[in-house]
Amino acid sequence: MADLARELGVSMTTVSRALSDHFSIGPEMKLKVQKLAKKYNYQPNRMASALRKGQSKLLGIIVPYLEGRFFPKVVRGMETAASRAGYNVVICQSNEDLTHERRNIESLLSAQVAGILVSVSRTTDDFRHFEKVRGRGLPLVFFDRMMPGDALNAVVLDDREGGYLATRHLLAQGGRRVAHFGGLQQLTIYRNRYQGYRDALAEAGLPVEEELTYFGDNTEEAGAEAMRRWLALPNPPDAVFAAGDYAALGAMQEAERQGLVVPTDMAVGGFSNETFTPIAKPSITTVDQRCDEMGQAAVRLLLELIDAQAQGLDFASRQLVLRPELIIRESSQRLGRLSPTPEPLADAAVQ
Amino acid sequence: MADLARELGVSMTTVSRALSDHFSIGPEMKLKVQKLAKKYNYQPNRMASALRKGQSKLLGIIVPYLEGRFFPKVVRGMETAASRAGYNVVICQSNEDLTHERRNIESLLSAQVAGILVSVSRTTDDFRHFEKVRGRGLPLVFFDRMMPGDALNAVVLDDREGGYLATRHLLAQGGRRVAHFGGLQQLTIYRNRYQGYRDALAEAGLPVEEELTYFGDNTEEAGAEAMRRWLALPNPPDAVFAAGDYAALGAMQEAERQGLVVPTDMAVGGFSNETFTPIAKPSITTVDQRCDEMGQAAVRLLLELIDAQAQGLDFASRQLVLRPELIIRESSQRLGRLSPTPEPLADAAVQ
DNA sequence: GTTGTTTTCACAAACGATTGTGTAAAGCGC
DNA sequence: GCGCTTTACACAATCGTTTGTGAAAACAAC
Repeated sequence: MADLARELGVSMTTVSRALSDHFSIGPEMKLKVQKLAKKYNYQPNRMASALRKGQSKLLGIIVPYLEGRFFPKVVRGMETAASRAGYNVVICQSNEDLTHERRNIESLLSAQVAGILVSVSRTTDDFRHFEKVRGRGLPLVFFDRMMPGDALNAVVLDDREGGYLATRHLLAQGGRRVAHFGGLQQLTIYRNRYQGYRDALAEAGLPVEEELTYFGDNTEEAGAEAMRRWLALPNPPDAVFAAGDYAALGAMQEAERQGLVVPTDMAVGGFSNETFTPIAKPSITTVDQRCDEMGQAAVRLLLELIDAQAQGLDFASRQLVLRPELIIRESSQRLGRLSPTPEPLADAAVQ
Repeated sequence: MADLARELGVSMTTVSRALSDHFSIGPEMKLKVQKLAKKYNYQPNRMASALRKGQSKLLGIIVPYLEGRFFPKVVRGMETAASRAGYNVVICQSNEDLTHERRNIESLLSAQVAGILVSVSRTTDDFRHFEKVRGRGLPLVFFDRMMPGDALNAVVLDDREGGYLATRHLLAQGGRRVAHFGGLQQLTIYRNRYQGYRDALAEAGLPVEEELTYFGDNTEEAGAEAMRRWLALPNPPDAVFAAGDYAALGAMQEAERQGLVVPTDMAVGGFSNETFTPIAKPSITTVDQRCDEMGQAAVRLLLELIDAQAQGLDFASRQLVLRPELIIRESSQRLGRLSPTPEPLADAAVQ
C-alpha cells in the first residue's frame, strides 16, 4: 500500500479510503487509485485489516459430520454464497459430540470469525456455549438443527411438512396401517417429522398406534430391528414412513428378507434423498431437503446480521423455513405412475 | 494480555514469552503466567499474532467437490489432524474448474493461510497458479491428484496397485475376457488405474484388447453405455473393472437389463468404495482409498513443511504413497468366499 | 475582500501480539 | 569483593491496515 501511495504522491490514508469507497475521496482520485491497485495486483493484507477492524473475512461453520449427502451439499451452498461476498469459510465437525462442539466454538472464536453457522449436534443438551457467542456480539445462525428458543436466527426445513407429505402419500397409495420409524426425539427435526406423520394420520381419521412407532438411530440395523418387531405383531403394518433413509433402507431390506414384496406388501418412504435412494432396488421414495438453498439462505442471513451489526442497527431475529420436496419412487408406488410433485413448491418465511 | 501483565506486575513481553515457552523466561514465572492465563481463559488474538508473524493458524484446502464419499472423508481426516495442532482449515471447492481453482488460490493467499492442501481439478492443464504459491514460499501439498513433476510434495494412493489388485481378483474368479472402464486419461489417477489393469493382464499372459476398453466420465450413464458397446461385440467380455464406482454400477445395471446375471455371467469391480457399493444388489466389489489416512498424512506433511520453513531448513520434497485395499463383495465372487484381503497392508514411502 | 461551507486529503494513533536489543540481578570462581 | 557468565526481564519498534481529527484548498455568497 505504501508503494501505491508513494507512486501517486498521496498518503496511505487516501489509498485506503479510495479502495473502500469512502465518501471523503474525490471520484477521479478513487479511479486513479483503483486503476493502479489493479495494475500492481494489490491485495490488502486481511490480517492487518481484521486486526484493526476487529473482524475477519471468515465465516465459521460447525456441522455434526460431513458424510452423507446433506451436509456436503449445504456446505457447498454456503461456500458459494460466501465467496461471492468475499468471505472464506472455515469448517469444523462436531462428530455429534457436545465436547467437540464446545471446542469448535472456542476454535472459531479464537480464529476471529465474523460470524458462525451451526447445525447443533445430536447429543447437545447444554447451550451455554452458544449463549457465549451471542454474548460476544458475534452473529450466529442455526441451520437445519437449532437450539430451543425463538429469539434466534435460523434457516430450517419444514420437517413437519415433509413428514406430513410422505405419510399422506403412503396413505394415498392404499396404506391402511402406516408405521413410523422416528429419530431420537431430542432433536427438533425428528420431533417435527413425527408430528407431520401424526397430522397426516389425523387428517385421514386414523389413530396413532404406539406399537407402530419405533424410535432409534438412523441406521440400517435399527431400521431392520424395527421392521422385525412390526412383522411380529398380530396385525402388522402395510407401510412405513422412516425419518431417515438409512433406516428406511434397513426396514425395506428386512421386509424383503422376510418374504414381503415392496411396495405391494409393504410401502416404504424415507427422508433426506440420500445418494443411494435412487440406486436401491426398489428405488426409495423420500423427502428432499433443499440443501443448496439452505446453505445459501443461511449465509445470506448471516451476512445481513453482520451488516446490520456493523451499522449499529438491531436486527429482529428471523427464522426462515424451506419447504421440502417429496420425491416419489418405486418403494411406495402401488397405484401406477403419479406426478412426482403434487403441489407447486414455494418457500415461506415465517415471523 | 495487558491485564495479565499488570496483575502479575511484569511486562507484556514476559507474558508473551512465557506462553510461547521462550527460553529466556524462568520456569516458575512460566507457570505463574500460564496458570493466570488459564484462570482468565485468555485466548491470544490470532489476527495480531498472524500479522506480526506473517503467518496464520489456517490451512487452506482445495477440493474439486464435496459430494460422494471420498473428499468428505479426506477432509475429515485433515480437520482432525489440523485441530490437534491448533490449526483451522478453510475449504474451497473448485467444481472441477480451472477458473474456480485459480480464484480459490487467490482467495486462500489473501486469507493468509499458512499452507495449502490441494487436489487438482480434472480440467486443470495449466499449473502456473501453483507455481505462484511456491514462488511466495508458501508450503503446498497435493493429495490424491497432483500436478505433473516430481519436485513436489504429495500424498497419493497407489492407484496402479488398486487397479492391479482388482483386475487380478477378477481374473482369479475365472474372468477370461476382462474389460476396463477408464476415467479421463488426463488425470494421473485414472492413467494409473489403467496401468494396473494392464499389468494384471500382462501377468496373466493376456493381451490388452482395445475393443474391451472404454474411457468416459465416472457416471452411471457412461458405465451403461460402455456395457452396451461391449455386449454388442461378437466376443463380449465376462468381467469388467471400472475405474469408478458409479460407472461400475451403471455397467452392472445395464448387464442385468440385458438379461445377464452378475457375477455369474459378468463379474464387476469398481473403485472408491462409495457409500452405495455395499448397499447395491448385488453389493459391489471395489477398492478402498484410505481416505482418513490420506487426510491426516497430508496435514502432517504440510505441518512438517511449515515447521521446516520456520526454522529456515530446506526440506527435500516427498511423495507419500498409500496402499489401497481391495474389498471383495458379491458382484465379483464366483468361487465362494475368499479372504477379503489377500495381502497385509503397509504404507510405503517412496523417494 | 471577508466569511462560511464544502471538498479533499494528511497526520498519527490505534488494533494486539512478537522480538531484537539492552540491562539489571543472580550465581560462580578466585 | 572483583570480574565473569548466565539468567530473567523490560523497552520500544514492528507487522499493514483503518479512522478520528484537523487543516488546507476550493468555491460560493455577501
